Amino acid sequence: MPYPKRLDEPAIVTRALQLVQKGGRTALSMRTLAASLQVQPSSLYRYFPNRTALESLLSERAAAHLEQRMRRASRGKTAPDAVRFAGRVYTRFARDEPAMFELLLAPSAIDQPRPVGKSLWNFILEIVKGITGKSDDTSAAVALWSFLHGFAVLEASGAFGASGPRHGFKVGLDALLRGFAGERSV
Amino acid sequence: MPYPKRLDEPAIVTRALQLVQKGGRTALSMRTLAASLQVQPSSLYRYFPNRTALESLLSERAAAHLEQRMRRASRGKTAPDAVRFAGRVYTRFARDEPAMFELLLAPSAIDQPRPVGKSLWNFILEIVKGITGKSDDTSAAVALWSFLHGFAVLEASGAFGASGPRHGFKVGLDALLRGFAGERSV
DNA sequence: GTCTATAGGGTGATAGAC
DNA sequence: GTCTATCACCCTATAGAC
Repeated sequence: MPYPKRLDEPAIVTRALQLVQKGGRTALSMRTLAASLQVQPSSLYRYFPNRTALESLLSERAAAHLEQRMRRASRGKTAPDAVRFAGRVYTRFARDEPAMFELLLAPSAIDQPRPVGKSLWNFILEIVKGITGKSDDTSAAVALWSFLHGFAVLEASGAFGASGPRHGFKVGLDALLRGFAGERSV
Repeated sequence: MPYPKRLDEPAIVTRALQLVQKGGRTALSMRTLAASLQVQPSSLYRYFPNRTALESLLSERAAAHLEQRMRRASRGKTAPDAVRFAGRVYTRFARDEPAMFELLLAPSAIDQPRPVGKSLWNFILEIVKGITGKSDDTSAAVALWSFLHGFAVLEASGAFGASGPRHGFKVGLDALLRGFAGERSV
């Protein structure tokens, strides 16, 4: 074998994620990725038909990563606290890993047969169930996810300015929790 | 004059917005813009020092556009309806003009001395005031904007899937409105 | 499985003529 | 104020040798 094997899919994906984390989404190209793996760009095409295919895997990994953190944060908590802690993790993720957060809804992600957020969506349904008692309360899940995602995006992009918006997070989340709980008796 | 004047700043910005609306953000480059104006790329640099400067103006225009629509939709309504109608406009804007909506929080926008959303932010404070009675209720404004923005982004990116999330919008918004109103008595 | 070489496209920006 | 010409990058992807 004149050319020994130097790559495998998981290693490539891992390295790609590192590049994105360090330099943002634009820091990732087949060229930079190959260089970082000390390999020629063309070698990557043995593992992915094109760049888009690679990005889909990145989205999946990012979503899985976030979901795992949320699950950990909410484990063993009361229902409202499970929502609160998971929510904090969601927004902290956007703040601490902005590039990876951006990957979550990357265009390539949503065109997938199975949308990236599927398992994350199920987790949201789970913690919402703890509040409303309903086992498939899509409306409440949509509302909660919307709030979390919007706060995360706006905060991460600096739209709230220097003024600390933290209290707005609590205000909104509490209002939603009360609203969801109230539904039960309606 | 061998070369008569063929450009001015507003016309360039307008055309740039049209390109973005038609083909998304990536459809805009100094080259495509110049071609669309039947001019050489280098001519544009008489009006903008670089591409980023142009994009800042685009963000401003997009924000102004959206704000104007929201103001129109909420005029003459009761306080809760003002929020509801303005909210619908926000999410409809994201759905109907995704590229322009993306411009709102474009990276170049937030690094500006005066953040793009400033006047839009003030409008949100206005309609929130109608609910809470407080004249500078930043917490409620943050919560409301987060919810609207998150719903808009997630819906526009297809994260909710085929299932109609419309009812989730009402559920969340009503919960927030009740929460804000309830604060008054606390 | 990785390599070299290359096709074929894109981009922002500047100097200097007219 | 617009032009031509050009610099100096960037990128995805493929063919075929080893």
